[in-house]
Amino acid sequence: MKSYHHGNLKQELIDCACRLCERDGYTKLSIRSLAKESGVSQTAPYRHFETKETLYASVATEGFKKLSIACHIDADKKITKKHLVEIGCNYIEFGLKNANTYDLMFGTAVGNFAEYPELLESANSTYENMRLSFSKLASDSDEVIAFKCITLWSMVHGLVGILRKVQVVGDDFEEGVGPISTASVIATNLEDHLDKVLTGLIQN
Amino acid sequence: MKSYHHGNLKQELIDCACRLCERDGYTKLSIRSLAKESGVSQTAPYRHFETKETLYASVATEGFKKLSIACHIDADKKITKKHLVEIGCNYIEFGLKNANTYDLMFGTAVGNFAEYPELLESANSTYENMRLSFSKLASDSDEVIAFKCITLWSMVHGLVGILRKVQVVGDDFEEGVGPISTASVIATNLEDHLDKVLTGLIQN
DNA sequence: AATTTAATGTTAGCAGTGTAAACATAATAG
DNA sequence: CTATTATGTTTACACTGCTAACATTAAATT
Repeated sequence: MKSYHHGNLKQELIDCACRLCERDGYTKLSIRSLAKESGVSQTAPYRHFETKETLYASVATEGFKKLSIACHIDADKKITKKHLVEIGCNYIEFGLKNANTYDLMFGTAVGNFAEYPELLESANSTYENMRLSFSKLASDSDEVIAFKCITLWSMVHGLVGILRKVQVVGDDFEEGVGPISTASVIATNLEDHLDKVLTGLIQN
Repeated sequence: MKSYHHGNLKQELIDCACRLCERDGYTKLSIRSLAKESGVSQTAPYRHFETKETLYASVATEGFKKLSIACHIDADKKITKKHLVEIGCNYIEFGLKNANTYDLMFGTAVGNFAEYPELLESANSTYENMRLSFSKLASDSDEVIAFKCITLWSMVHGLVGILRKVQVVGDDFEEGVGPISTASVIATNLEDHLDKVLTGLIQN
């Protein structure tokens, strides 16, 4: 005999949404199916999420938390370029392995992060973590550190996008010339690649 | 007095879809509203587009054609790094100015390009154009050229994504340290930025 | 030129969606 | 103990992608 009140519906909906979003992509997720999955009426979720975008925001928030963890490296002392390469690799790995969630985090499904304080905070703290790692690398000014941070971020973000996209573009090119074979070379030598690309940005 | 047959419906639907997708984002586009806009019955578009994804593919195809044009530089002789910076800048400018269309081109709305020959071709020729520009830069092997090409592409693609996203992330950081102020510095000095980042990749 | 066929349009309808309104129940605060 | 608030349900609306059955016209075949 189950009670009228669920007890833990909000968290269960978020967990379930995270799972389904990652499995099928967020576009396939419906509030109704989500409700059914939790054995609750079609409109019950609206007691916890004003709109579908609010639910998306929760899933994206979880995503940024996981990304933060994936990109975290513990190094109290000075860190080296190698550490940054590691961060970059972890970032890319996360983006490729959690592609659907990544879409929700960086796409336009959630329009304005400022409307969702938790999302804003988790996204900002992901950035802040990366920035701190950079600040330990060299004695740059804050501005330079932030600059390098955004640059690394855009590099790995771009690689996630292109590596994914290229798998979907047919490769009717000569051997070694097309995007797919090239991308797969990069993908299988991510560390080397990031190291090379970061060189223009960093010294040691 | 209008005739039973429209005469030019397919092209009109594509044009209209391109306009609406760019204006409101592709998620806001419905086949029904599109039909109404063209003064035709709700299901008429299905005579020209099997599914909504097929329509998306057409819009994306137009997008790649425009991107190709935007990134085209005419230089028969050897081109320099400056030219590549120019290509990159044009690419980024296109991505930022046609953000919604760009989403359609690089997002997951169209799953498998191979199902849409025209889309595949327009996407591949965008790549091929860029690759040709690189091949004029230096006497690298085809593999190295393709590698540099994918690398530039991922850089500019990443910048488009991050520059856009950052505008949406609130900036509760100290002056000059947060992502927004940093990104805006990069955005307003795109040429310098690309030049610097490309240096690790290219000599002259 | 007449007739068949294919292309392109319409109408009606299904199953699914986000979400609002009105109501029911249970947990909590006074 | 009672009033309020949080959380659930039912019903309903307007919208969506898409299918099936039918209508009209253009193009191909004889």
